[in-house]
Amino acid sequence: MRVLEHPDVEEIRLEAVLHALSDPMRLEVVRFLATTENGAACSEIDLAVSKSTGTHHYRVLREAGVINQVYQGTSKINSLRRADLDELFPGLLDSVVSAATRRPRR
Amino acid sequence: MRVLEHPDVEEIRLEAVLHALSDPMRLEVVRFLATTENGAACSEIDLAVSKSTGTHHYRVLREAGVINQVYQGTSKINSLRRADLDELFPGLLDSVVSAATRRPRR
DNA sequence: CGTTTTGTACGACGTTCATCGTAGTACGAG
DNA sequence: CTCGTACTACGATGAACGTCGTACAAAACG
Repeated sequence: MRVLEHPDVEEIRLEAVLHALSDPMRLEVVRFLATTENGAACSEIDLAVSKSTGTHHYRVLREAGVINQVYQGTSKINSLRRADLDELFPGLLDSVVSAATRRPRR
Repeated sequence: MRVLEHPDVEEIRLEAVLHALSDPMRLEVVRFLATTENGAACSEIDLAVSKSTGTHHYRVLREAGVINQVYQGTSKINSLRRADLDELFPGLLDSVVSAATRRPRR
């Protein structure tokens, strides 16, 4: 429990990002993180699933290159990789987040 | 074999669209259709899979609301639901298509 | 009519996925 | 050192997915 694997910028694949964003839970996480400036701990984002499932979704987002995760005490701080995503897929994150925000969680 | 079911505009869900776009084959179809003005028949888009699999992918795209399909003789003409998608998720289609075009098929 | 073209329906197969519960680990506080 | 908090690892389970082959259907053309 110390270092977390993140894909390099050039390793981020569009398909993986789209897949990561295609789940309601993960979309909600991204939508929430988009409203924060310095990220948020997993426990701050209230998902209606068990903790195991939560961990799973955060990992999918991290391994797709959508979020960054760093340990801070017993917590794990999540933040969007906004700069990386904007460089690779300009406009994508913004359009997804604003669409997800406009049409609230179903 | 005559009428094809399409979701109404208000039935199109962001998650379903993102999921539909998260497959390399389907992304290739969308990328191709984005370059055409009046759509294209399934047979015009050369996918490296069997016909059955092709049919499957077209159906996923149609049921997610990404493409429109109409019969024309023995062919089926596919076209992007660009206006509907732009209305629901402004900027999404453009950013995905241009990202998919810039980074060629894996 | 028969043939060709184009796409479908159905069933199968192996993989990936979302979900959970249980048990466990790392860290901070007392 | 012990306890609580926050998250993980592992295994299980049922559902969805991508793929295919075979058999079929509808339309166009001879």
